[in-house]
Amino acid sequence: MASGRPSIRDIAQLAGVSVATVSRVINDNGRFSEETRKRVLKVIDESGYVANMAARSLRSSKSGNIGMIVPDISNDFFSSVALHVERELAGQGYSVFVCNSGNDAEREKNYFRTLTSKLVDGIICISGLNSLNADLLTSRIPVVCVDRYPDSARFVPRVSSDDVKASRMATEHLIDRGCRHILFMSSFTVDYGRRDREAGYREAHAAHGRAPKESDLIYITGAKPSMVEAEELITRYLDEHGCDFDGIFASSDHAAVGCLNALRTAGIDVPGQVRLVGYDDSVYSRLTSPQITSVQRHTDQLAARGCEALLTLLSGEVPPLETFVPTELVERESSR
Amino acid sequence: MASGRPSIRDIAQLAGVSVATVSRVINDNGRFSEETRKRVLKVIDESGYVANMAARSLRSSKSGNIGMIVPDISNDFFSSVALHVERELAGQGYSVFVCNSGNDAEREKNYFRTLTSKLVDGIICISGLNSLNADLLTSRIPVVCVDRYPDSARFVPRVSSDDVKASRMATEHLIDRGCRHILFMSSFTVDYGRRDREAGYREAHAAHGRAPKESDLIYITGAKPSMVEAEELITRYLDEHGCDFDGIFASSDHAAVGCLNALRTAGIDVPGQVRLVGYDDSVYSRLTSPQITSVQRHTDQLAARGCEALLTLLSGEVPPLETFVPTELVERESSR
DNA sequence: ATGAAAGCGCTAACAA
DNA sequence: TTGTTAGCGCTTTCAT
Repeated sequence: MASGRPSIRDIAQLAGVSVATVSRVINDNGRFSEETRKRVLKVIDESGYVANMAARSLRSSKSGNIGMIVPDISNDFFSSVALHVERELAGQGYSVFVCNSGNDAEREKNYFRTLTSKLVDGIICISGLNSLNADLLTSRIPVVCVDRYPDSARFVPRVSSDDVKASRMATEHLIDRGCRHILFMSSFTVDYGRRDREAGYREAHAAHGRAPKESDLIYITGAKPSMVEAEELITRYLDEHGCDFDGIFASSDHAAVGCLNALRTAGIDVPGQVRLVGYDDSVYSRLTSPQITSVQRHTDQLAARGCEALLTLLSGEVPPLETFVPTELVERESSR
Repeated sequence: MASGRPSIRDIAQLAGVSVATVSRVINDNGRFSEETRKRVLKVIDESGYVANMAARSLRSSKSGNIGMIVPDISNDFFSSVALHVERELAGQGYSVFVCNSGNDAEREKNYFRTLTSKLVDGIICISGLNSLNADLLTSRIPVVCVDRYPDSARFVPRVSSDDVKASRMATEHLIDRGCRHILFMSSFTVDYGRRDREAGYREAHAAHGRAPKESDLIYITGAKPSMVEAEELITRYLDEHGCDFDGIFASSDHAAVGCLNALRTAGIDVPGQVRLVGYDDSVYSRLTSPQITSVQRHTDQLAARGCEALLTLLSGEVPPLETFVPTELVERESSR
């Protein structure tokens, strides 16, 4: 212990045993007498010894670290998933790296390199980028996709909401409430082309013998925050078509709030003239007035199932390729 | 490269040089011919070699990792700081561990152990726990406190808003608006006893020759989410005193929203009868109606200054002990 | 300009 | 039950 932290050798010396014995005690691995155990543990405690994970990793090729890639940790939904992922994983002795990809392929690629270099045992990835695919193939690290996943990565275990079903339910809720003309406000851009939510919206229409017009589907470009853009898009729609609709299904709460703002500005009553449903059941949906009906996706369960799948992978077993976490529609004022 | 990833030895072999030379090229450290450099880099590129950080850490006692301790990453304010911290640090080649302490001393202590074990080069800590002190002392890891810090850790570099000043400004804003009787709704519990925001509230009163009554200061216990508790506390106050006040300074937006809900339920108009100011300028303050006047604290700058201080520390220099990030009052409908 | 070799702290195989 | 030792991949003297 010349300087810095004590090493396993210092402990061995102080306890009058070999380093191997100390290692065995620490890892509760192999045989040793009760007396030895006590003595070693005592020395460890007194000296404030903490194992050097770099050395351990080097030896065992396991770091006890997990990488978590999210588009933006400051986003309500992702940070909530992150909280639960970290909780879950910390409970299993893992530490979690956060990586903000910003939906940028280049950065995502870099994170994969860095995480590989740091020997992470696994990666939990929230990404819809198809470019992710290449990274996944080259890295041999166990990866689980949560929430969204690239179309091209069909072989990666994934945990998500059943967005098609949830969106269909949300749309049917509006139909049940008497809506005759329902707009779809998409909130996704980039590669995330699966459009499950749009599919659900279409399914609901089909099931009721309806067919949405092209102009009923409104797409955000991603140039601005979706709340802002949704507001602009609805305002523009109103300019062009007038208020010829009586329902909006927005595929995110951000977008829903934008819609609400546009409607309020236009003097259109919600839910009186137009009923509105959002997605994610975030704080957003509870703070506005009227409060917004929204699809609760249970971030805690998404996280729990995601970690479960990853841990299964880490144990060498094979988790289900696809896991769905149930959703529920939380009815609030905006669709009364 | 028997199995798994290629090591520096494999690269050396393939390039027909020694491992030392490869190391020199990788780290651009020491002398080597241009031709050698090209050859090595070519092999590295073709083989997909990524350095093993465990080995590098073991040798150099540097991990390129930073720990970030926050009470709860799903909280709007913390996740926003975290986003910017990670951005900043990733730009400098560091990876960031997130650690959710939940304001729990025991968990915080464990995180310090784990992070020590994982050789993090530094820690950014958002914690008001006085127990933090002991951990700080035993770990020799450079630490910077952001936003809040324990009273006892006066020797740790810290970056925060000037909460006293900001709170004084917020309170004076209410006074300027004509408020005669202003309540203070605290939103802090646990060890975080500095009560800077309360101090600012008191200062403003003193500067105007006023003296708040004891019953004007309302404290949250932390038993429930502060939004809920604030609502209950204001409701109780109204039961006991009636609406004898015309202003509230809430030391967080969460609490402010709770206040707003209580007032709405009681049929009290904001800002007509009561003016309200919150703190943090979070999404909360923008979504409610009326929108809430709030103190913007610039999470990006808090993060930037925090990282700056930590990097200074890592370079062996001494950062200022205390750094203040400017705040500004964002005026909205609730205090018109 | 380059190579040989020691050693960072730890685990695990092998000995005793 | 315990000790000895090789070696994980890398950086860094010290030679050459």
